[in-house]
Amino acid sequence: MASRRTTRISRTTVKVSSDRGVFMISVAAELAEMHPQTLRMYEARGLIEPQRSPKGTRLYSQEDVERLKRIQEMTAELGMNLAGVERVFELEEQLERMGRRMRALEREADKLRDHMKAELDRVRRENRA
Amino acid sequence: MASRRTTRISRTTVKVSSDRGVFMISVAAELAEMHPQTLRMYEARGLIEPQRSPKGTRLYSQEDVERLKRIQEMTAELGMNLAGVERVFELEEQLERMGRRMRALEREADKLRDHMKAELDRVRRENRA
DNA sequence: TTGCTCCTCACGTCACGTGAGGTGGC
DNA sequence: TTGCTCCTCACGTCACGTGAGGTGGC
Repeated sequence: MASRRTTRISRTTVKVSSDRGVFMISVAAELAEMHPQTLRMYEARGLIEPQRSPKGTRLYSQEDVERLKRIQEMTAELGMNLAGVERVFELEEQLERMGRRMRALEREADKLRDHMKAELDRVRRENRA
Repeated sequence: MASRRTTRISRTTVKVSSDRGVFMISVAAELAEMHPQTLRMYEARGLIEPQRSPKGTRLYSQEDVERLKRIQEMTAELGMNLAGVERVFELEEQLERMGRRMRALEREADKLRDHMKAELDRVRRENRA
């Protein structure tokens, strides 16, 4: 079972992807443990947007597969529906942005601290001279 | 219609609440535009926890009603299911906490800036003396 | 007594996942 | 030809909301 599956994955992956990590729908579905039709449905709902080959075949990146796995987690394990998944993605992006702003703010504070320390030292040296 | 409804609300509210903003289930349901049974269901799922009177009657605070309205928004307007609502509440709390930390950090940075400025001024004054 | 409360059980609806069926190009 | 791709349509299942039915205390 497992060996056959591995064989199919590698064969199909090699066949489709000139770049690494580009999968056609059957492979992406297998990696995310989903039905290919489910992936098409998610795309129709705007939850995922795989690239398309010139012929119109969907091409899923590694990132796409990760996203699929996250959806799988939310639907299968948490029992969420797709409207919820959509909203959670939005909130997670907001958290992401806020986290970045926070780290930037911390860096800024450090810089300020250093700058002020240097300035103080400079003035104190003038003091002694 | 509207007048009858208002009458019922005020009558029942007065009847039940010695404190302001404590509603029994029929009133809370009306305010949130939900079926009373739906409110009981939400409680069973852990989405809301109204107080209880000594006799076991549910007592909804103004905050509870706000929460109900938020649930109503997510389910009726966005089409989310309850698992999604639960998850969204978690993420919103996370955002809340992060926002608070951020504001604290900004205050801290301001304080640091002020402190350093004062210190610099002090050293500069020593410089002149 | 009326109208609320509490509870449990059951049914209708709707979203979602999956499969079938028919097409077309490596 | 085989096995994939694309698509649409349809069905089964399950969560949710709502109502019924029976209880008890202002």
